[in-house]
Amino acid sequence: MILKYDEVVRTGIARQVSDNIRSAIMDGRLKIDERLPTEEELARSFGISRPTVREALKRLAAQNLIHSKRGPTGGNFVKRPDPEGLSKAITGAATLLVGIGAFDIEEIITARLETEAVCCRLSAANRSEADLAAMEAEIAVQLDETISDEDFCASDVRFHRALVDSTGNGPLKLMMYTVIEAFIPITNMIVFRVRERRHVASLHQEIVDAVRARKDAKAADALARLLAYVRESYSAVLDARAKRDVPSQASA
Amino acid sequence: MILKYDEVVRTGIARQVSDNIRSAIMDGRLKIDERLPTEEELARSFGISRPTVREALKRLAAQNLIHSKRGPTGGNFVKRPDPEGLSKAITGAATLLVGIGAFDIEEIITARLETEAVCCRLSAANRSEADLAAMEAEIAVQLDETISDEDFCASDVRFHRALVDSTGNGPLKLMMYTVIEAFIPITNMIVFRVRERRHVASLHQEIVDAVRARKDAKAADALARLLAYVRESYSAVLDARAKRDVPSQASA
DNA sequence: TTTAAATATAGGTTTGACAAATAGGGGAAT
DNA sequence: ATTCCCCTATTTGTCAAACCTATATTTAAA
Repeated sequence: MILKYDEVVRTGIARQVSDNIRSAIMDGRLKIDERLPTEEELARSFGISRPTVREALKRLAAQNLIHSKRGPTGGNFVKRPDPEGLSKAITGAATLLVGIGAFDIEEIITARLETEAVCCRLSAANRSEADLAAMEAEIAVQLDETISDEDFCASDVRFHRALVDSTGNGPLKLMMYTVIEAFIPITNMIVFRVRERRHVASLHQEIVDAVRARKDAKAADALARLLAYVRESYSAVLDARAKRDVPSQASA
Repeated sequence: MILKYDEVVRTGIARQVSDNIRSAIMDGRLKIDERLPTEEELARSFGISRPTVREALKRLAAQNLIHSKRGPTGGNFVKRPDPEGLSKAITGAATLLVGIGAFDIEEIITARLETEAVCCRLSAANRSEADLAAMEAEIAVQLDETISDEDFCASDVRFHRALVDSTGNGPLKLMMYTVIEAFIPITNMIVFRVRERRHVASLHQEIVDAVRARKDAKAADALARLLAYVRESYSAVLDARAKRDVPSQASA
């Protein structure tokens, strides 16, 4: 028997069961795509009721560790972990963190600058023609003055995603999802009003040109100017707010 | 009424309910620390049974969005999103990805080198005396030859964590947890046999010295040599394996 | 006034049942 | 004999009604 009941004492049976199964998955005792025992069997082998087993399984499903299927060939299966699903989860949580103001915009911009500069460097070394084309395509979108602000911001996010993808480094891409899905949107949300699209697009173009020419330093420099512009725009927003809300305290 | 039943059509009631509540939290319709209606009330207002409501709530609990408390003042409460919890989740998933071999060690080392170099740079600018002391303390542990390999690796992880913390950049710390909790352990797991502790500790010391002296370039250089050593050790492990397993195919 | 027991309220768990999806087999029509 | 359709078995999905357990509040006794 793969799963054992761990001498439970008091509370949180569902939690303990889910932890038990989770560690079985992590340890490799349960392999990918393997089918778990039926819920009834689990209930019997753990000595608990089926709804409790189901609560435990739901926890795992919420963490994208298993998925379920009905019918004779159905059951609960160990899910192949996918970076996509992980990035979705990260995105949601990081967005919440940003939403409650856990980070201030200054440190977000600094983090963006430093980590995206890394991407520029690696991109210059590893980018393919397809990567360059993807970035150029987004710049083309950004130069179209008829699109909405939302579309512009979405294209901005896709541009940076393409930049990250062009590094060809899986672990780095995983880390950068947080930046792309949470930090870029929040910076955009703040500065999109005062930002000039053409200027942003031209800085994007500089990055692509440098990456195409394998000039990592140039790309990093263009990125630095892009984020300096973002920082500047942010200050402009702050000033405007200060002037509007509390005219006597316009400096801070 | 805050929560509404969304004209469900077919399957996945629990899922729909959890999505419904989740978006209420994300939108801010449910604020932090606010108490949800009791499970019974939720069941009534959604027109479903309490076990189903509980499954939905378990999903949210698994995503660290709510927590529950028993008793008269108990209930299900919207949880304040914390970077710790998020990093735990990321770590677990990233560890799984590493475990199934989604990334190869080369790209992990590259990602570590680039991102930790960023930390060196920011650390040199922002480190406090307490940060330096924390790093020194770990080096002291690493110089104690009586400790086990596990303890040495754990101290190694804590050293790098201290380095990341010393940047004082919240968003960056969030991203770096993936490196610290998933990527460093996996690299350690592979190379710990052939690595010389004293050499590793002395490179750690070089990093601290450079950071103390506000020399970001020197710190980054020491880090680069540390990871070059890791890469070298990894090659040694590979060679040893090749020689042992398939003597005729020792190159790759 | 302090302390301890009773109570009310909420989540935690169980039992037992039925509904819904689905793969596979068996029977009827061609 | 082959093909198509329905039927059934299996497994997850949902429901209902209870009882258990933890805990804050209230009440009563010392």
